[in-house]
Amino acid sequence: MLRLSKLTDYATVILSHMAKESIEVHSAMGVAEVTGIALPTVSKVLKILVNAKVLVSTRGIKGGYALARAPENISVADVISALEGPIALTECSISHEGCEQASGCGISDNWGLINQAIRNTLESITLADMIKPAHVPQEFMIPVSSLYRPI
Amino acid sequence: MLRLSKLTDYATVILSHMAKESIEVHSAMGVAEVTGIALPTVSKVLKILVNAKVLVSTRGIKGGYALARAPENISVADVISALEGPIALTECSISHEGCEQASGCGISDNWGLINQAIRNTLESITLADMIKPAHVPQEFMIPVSSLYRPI
DNA sequence: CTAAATAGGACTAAAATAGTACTCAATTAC
DNA sequence: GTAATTGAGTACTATTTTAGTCCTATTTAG
Repeated sequence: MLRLSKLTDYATVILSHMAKESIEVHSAMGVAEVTGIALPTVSKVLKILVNAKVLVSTRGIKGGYALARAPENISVADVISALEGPIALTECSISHEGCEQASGCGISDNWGLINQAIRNTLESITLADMIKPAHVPQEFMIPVSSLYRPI
Repeated sequence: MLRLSKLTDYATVILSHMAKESIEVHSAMGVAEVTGIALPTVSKVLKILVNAKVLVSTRGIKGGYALARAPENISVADVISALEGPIALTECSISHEGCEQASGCGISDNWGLINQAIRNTLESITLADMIKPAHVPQEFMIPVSSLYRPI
C-alpha cells in the first residue's frame, strides 16, 4: 500500500496538535492525553523527532517539547524521513550493494527520477498546510511524463 | 523509508524485461533465468500481475505470460497497486473505521491531497518510460504548495 | 534535596512479508 | 487419447519488521 508506519502517522497527529496550540512547550503526558495515544509511544515519537531536529526539548520540571521552527518551515518530508529514514521507494535508490541486477538493470535511474518527484511533493507540503482546512484543486501537478518528451 | 515491498521491486524488474524483449510470450522459467529471481517467487509475482490485468496468460505447452497492453499504457501506479493494494499513505485515507481521532483530526483531507499528488506522479510514469535511459530534468514538478495559495 | 520532566537503550510481542511447496486445470504435440 | 508442459490457486513456514513497553540515567526548578 506504499503506506507509512503507524509511528509516522502518530507523528503527524502529534505535530499538528502542537502546531495548532498557541502554547509553546508541551509535555509528553499532555500530548498523550490530548491525542489519545499511549504515553510510552508518544514519548518514543517525540524523542525521534528531537533527534531529527524537528522538535527541541528542555528537561527538568518545567520542560517539554516545542517545534524547532515555524510550522511553515516543517515539511511532511521532514517528518517522514525522521521516522522512516530517507525517502526512497526502492533499495537500489539508496545503495546498489548486493544488487545482482546491477549491470543489466538500467531502471534504477528511472527510480531515482520517481523518488525525486515524490520527494518534491512531500517537501512542498508543510505542517502549516496540514492544519489548514483542505481545498482540493482540480489539477495540481504537471504530469512528470511530459518531461520525458524531447527538450 | 516509504519503501516498496521486494515483490513490487521484482515486478518492475520482470515487467521491464518483458517490455524490452520483442518476443511476446515469456514462460515463468525463462523470466526466472534471465532475472535471477527464484522461480517460485517469479511465478507468484506473475500470477498477481495477471489478476491485476497487467499481464495475460496462456496455459499449455506453448503458454506463458505477455503484457496485457502496450508498455506506454502500463503505469508504475498500476504495478504498485497490483502488488500492494490502493496507493494511500495513511490508513485513514482508505477508511476511517476505528479512528478515534475522527472528530478532532482534521488532517485527513490533507492526507487525501498528498495521496492524490503521489498517485498522479506514479500514474504519469509508464513502463515505456522505465526502459528508456533516464534524463533527469532540472525541475519537473510544480510545488503543490503553490496551490494552497488563494485562488 | 526532591519532584517532574526528558534521554537513551533494551526487550518482548505481534504483525506483515517473503519464500516455498503442493495439488488442480488447461493446452498442445504426438 | 495420452503425456508433457505450463499456468492457477492455495496453504504453510520462516524471517523480518514494527509496535509497544519498561527501566535506568540525566537535567532543572523550587
